[in-house]
Amino acid sequence: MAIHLTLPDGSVREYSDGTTGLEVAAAIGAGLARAAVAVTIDGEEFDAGLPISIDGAFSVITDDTDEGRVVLRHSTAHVMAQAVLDLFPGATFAIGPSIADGFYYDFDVDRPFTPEDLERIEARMHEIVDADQPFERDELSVEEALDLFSDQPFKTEIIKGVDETEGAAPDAVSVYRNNGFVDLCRGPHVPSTGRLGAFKLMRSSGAYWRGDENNPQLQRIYGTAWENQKELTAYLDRLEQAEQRDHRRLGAELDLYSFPPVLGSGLALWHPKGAVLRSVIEDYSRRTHAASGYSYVFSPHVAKADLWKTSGHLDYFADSLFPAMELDGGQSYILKPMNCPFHILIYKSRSRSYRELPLRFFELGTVYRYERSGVVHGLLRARGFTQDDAHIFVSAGGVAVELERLLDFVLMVLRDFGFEEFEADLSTRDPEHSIGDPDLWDIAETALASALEKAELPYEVAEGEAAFYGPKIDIHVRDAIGRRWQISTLQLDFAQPENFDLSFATADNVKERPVMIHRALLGSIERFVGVLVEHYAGAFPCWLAPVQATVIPVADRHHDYATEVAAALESAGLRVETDAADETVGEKLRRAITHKHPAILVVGDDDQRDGTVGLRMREDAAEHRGVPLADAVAELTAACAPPR
RNA sequence: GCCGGGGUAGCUCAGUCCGGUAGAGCAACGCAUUCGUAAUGCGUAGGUCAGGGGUUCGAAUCCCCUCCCCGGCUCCA
Repeated sequence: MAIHLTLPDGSVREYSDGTTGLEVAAAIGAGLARAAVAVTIDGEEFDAGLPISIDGAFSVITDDTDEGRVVLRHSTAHVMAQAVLDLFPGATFAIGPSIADGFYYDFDVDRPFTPEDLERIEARMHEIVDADQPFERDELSVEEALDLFSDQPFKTEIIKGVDETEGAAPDAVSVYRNNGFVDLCRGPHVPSTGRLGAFKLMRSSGAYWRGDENNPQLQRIYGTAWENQKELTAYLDRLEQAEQRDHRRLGAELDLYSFPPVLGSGLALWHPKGAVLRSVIEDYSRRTHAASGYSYVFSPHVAKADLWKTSGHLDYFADSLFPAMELDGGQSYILKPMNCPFHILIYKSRSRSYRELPLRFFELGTVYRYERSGVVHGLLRARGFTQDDAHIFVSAGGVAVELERLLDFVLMVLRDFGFEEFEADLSTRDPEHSIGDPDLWDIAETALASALEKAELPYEVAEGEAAFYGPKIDIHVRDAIGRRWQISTLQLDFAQPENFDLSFATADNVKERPVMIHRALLGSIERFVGVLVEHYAGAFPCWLAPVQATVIPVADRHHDYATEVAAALESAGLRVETDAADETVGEKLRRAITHKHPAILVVGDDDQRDGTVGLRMREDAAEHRGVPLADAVAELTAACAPPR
């Protein structure tokens, strides 16, 4: 008997029945066999060591592909579980998947892991790898599996779950054994533990069983694993690079903002340079909104509890509210977690006509949310933050057009700030945590989906992730090192107009209920600045840079001329510093460079005599000597012009 | 909120395990230096060791509580 395998290049090869994937790979090439971690037949993944007895499209999964790394990481997670069960008698283990860049495994142990434990576990893992134990697959009936894992409650629960949820499924479960260790697993795995090795345990933490905080907390160990030492080192370097971009570190280094502990958790202070950056962003925001048909409004930071009762926040957002302030006369006031009720009250201040719609109220509104103590994180997750928030009141028939318009606007804004890759999430209704008519929800979700399709934005549906009052689109950007950040949010709301009994007069003079769209493009200004700092690693495009140019006099006798140069730049609208410190030129230059100023102008004797400057741009370390001052002003003004 | 790890000078960190009255580099300040593209030299000052309580003859160090930070979990802009 022979089997016929179609290789990715289209050629068909014949092998004897029972040939393993690894043998096929070896027959194609020794290098391929060395890199093979698993194979696919007709798109389905199998162990490389599995004897093949069917015809089909065959390909080898190599260790340097995404799929290959998943196999590698998953196998490494097994080895880690084996090491933990060796070293911690009585420990039970839950799940251990491959994740981006690595893997984790959850354990129930007597006490949490210490950093020293991780070292011991890692050492034991290396012993297992050195022993080169083969991974052996075995198929068991559910009863056999339950028996085998009778002392492992989490595995037992998983086996039972498999039986329940996968109706079509197997009356059998697969397990993998290496040495005495056996784990429930779908596979595939690498042929043997010797195939692993470039890994590192990163950290441990608590994690709830099945991600539910009502369940017991397990101890999770995170690790990273790669196909070779070089890739592992490169990954660790990337982590270090990311750390250099940390907005909290750069915020201190560039003197942008701070989080003094006496202020309180989740609250930021904006220093002068950070305030410049923020103002530039806010000015841009006001400008573009005005040009896009929005009206600017203001609202206070607190309001009576009754207002939040009507809006539903008191019922559905209670966990995120700061405690109410009880005022004289028994009135209770609440610090605003959102701006919407205020904009609604402005809408309601008089009767509205269809002629006014869509009505767009825009505010840089500062809101306060009592975030749980473990989640605050610099500017990215704060307890007080300012949204570029707007509420659009539109007729039901106008929603589709308005959404399309809005998506264009969002993408324009994000592109202006230097982002180029976008992905959207469409969050749908959570029946447990929502208000309003489910039929309206369906209509709203459809409207959002079709707007996304028209805008050709790639999106995924996030079931049950919507806000309590309506479905939403969240837009994510990719930053300079490929990380994904959620920035914009765009939410449809049929419920609030109902709650507040909003209406407008139609052309036929009948009352109709408007639809509301909540939207924030930059999201939170705080968060957006944090993301920008990390995206640009502090080296902002000139229009955003708090300091756009530094003037450096070579010696004291050039101070007057330096002041003249700075004045010329300032009168052209540029943000300039003059570094007149009693330091060497090298030191002053270094200071400007480490502070990532876009332009440096050095002025000495020649410049003073000729009315020139030595101009050095951040992107081009070479200096241009003897540039006439007027030319330098023109060049910098052009380089620092805002996008619109 | 939960699980770990932390908090020592403005910043980065040593000292904590094995209690005996606090140390470095950078920054700051002063003096000298006046210099052309990534750190000039010398000197000075600076800390209720996060806060509170306890143990002890004696606490940065051991114990408890609170606050704040970091990494996860959960949650989220």
